[in-house]
Amino acid sequence: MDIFATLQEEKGRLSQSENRIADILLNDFEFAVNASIIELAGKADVSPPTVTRFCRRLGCESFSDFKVQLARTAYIGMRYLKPEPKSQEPADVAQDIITKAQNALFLLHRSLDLAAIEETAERLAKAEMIYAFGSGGNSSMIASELQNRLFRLGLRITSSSDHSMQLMMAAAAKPKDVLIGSSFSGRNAELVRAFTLAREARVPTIALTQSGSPVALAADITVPVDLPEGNNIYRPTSTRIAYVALLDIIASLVAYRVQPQATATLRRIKQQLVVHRDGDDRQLLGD
Amino acid sequence: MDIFATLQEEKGRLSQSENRIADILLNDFEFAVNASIIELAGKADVSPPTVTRFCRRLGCESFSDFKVQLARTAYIGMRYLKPEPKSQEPADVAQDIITKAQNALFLLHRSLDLAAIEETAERLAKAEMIYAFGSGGNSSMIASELQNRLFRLGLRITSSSDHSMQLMMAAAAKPKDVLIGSSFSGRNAELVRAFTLAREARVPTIALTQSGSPVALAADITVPVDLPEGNNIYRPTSTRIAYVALLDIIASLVAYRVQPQATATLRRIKQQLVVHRDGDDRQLLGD
DNA sequence: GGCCTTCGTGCAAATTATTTTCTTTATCCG
DNA sequence: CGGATAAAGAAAATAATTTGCACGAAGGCC
Repeated sequence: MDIFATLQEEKGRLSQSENRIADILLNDFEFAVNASIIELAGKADVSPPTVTRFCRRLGCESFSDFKVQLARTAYIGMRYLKPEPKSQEPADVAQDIITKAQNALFLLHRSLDLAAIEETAERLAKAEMIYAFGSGGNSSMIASELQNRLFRLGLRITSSSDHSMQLMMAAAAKPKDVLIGSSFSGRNAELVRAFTLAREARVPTIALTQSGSPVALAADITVPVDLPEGNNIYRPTSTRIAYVALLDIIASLVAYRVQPQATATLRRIKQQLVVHRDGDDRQLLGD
Repeated sequence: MDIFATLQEEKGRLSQSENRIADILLNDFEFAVNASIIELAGKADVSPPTVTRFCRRLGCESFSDFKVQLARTAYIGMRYLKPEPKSQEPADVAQDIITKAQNALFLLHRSLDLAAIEETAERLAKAEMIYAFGSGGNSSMIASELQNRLFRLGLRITSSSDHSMQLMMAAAAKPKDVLIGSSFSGRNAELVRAFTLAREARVPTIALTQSGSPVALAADITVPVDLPEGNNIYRPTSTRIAYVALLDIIASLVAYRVQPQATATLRRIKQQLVVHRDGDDRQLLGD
């Protein structure tokens, strides 16, 4: 649990003075993290003891404990609250994107539904055939990534970003197969159709999408991904990064479940690559 | 600049006592981050003033400044030094992957070649046609992501993961076009061939790859991505995440360069999506 | 080889920061 | 209009950190 989450939770119950302290944390975090208790108290116009009490209320042992916690989480988890002024300089753009990406990962981690993920891994590992669907650029990337990840483990999987194909595949799928689809927005109506079709044929369906969305409602299992989106239209969404990480988590769990098979398959794939290229086997599996 | 980088740099010049302090930081960082100067000094068997001096040497104002820096970077940047014990529990796997991904971003950020990135953005923005190449699963994802990113900005771009097609396209490209290729390993011989071909025809080539690798050497411009790879073969590489972030950075910079055109194109794309779906325009561009 | 310088170190004092205790003030409820 | 309760500050106590100084060891110079 991080302080900002706690802060959010406690916010209503704070007193006036404590609220002033909280405001400083949120608005001028750089200051807060470097200030001594006296400086912080001064700026919030309260006495130092009040600050100590505030820290305790937030679950910290002491002021210095609080500062450590603050520095620790805030670096990553904070900035989305205060979108920094943007410049078009490469250094700033890079900083901004890296931070947002780390942030997305942070938020993803915080909101992961581990039970759903475990169930997903379980189903995928046992499926006789997997159909991975996604459209529109981002989700189609996720679908083919899923294929890229899972075929290496010796699983039978195909992916498609083509709505018509998806429908046909959903119709062809059997109850021991699994249909897994991704939709960032949760409003991909064609995917909903494919899920519905699959459901009627008792083919299990899994959605990676926003919870509560049409796509989520149409699936048997939903792995929710609920992240706030930045609103600079020039900036590609860092949500993609969170999805990729989620895929990694799922794929890892699947890998552990099919371990013997996976080791053998991976060895064969690697073998192929080494023979095919220049014999240096330090390279990655699949460039 | 973060403390661990500084620590690495200074390591040789540290005295005996200071080295003992450094060891504690590296080995028992959890302790170090929570300890007072007295506790830390006690554990390192030195006097508190020595710790203060140590902090100053590392470029910090004071011990508390040092602790903040430590907490700040360490949360993200530290763990790769101490590979944590692995379990197959979902929570641990998730934690591990998220941390590694954040780490990869951290390391990417630290090692970014901004000049090369800027040059790349410049070239891409001005290209009459862009060819994005990559193969082998990971890099092919990068190539199509590049297309996914850049076509939205109104640029002319195609991507291919097919070696033969790449060669033909490289042969067909003109000097005002740009060929951009990705290779995680840097050892994709076919990509090298395509680059060489393009170079002979004076088509500018850009590589996203390991610096010093064959692919890097074959390209006009290299945007280096040099990240250590984890060695658990079941764990998908977090390097992909770094590549995706790099793509975002490049795409953002390109976007700023072609701004008027990009705004118009994006508006049209969004329009399409909204009309085509259910009229809710809060959704992302391209699911 | 002896002397001098420099550097690293710890001790103790001084300073500063933080917490505790106690008291005052404000607010809410009967 | 009391009395109870919570909030907040003042001052004192405690703890942490830094500074100034002195000692000792290592290395260079005459």
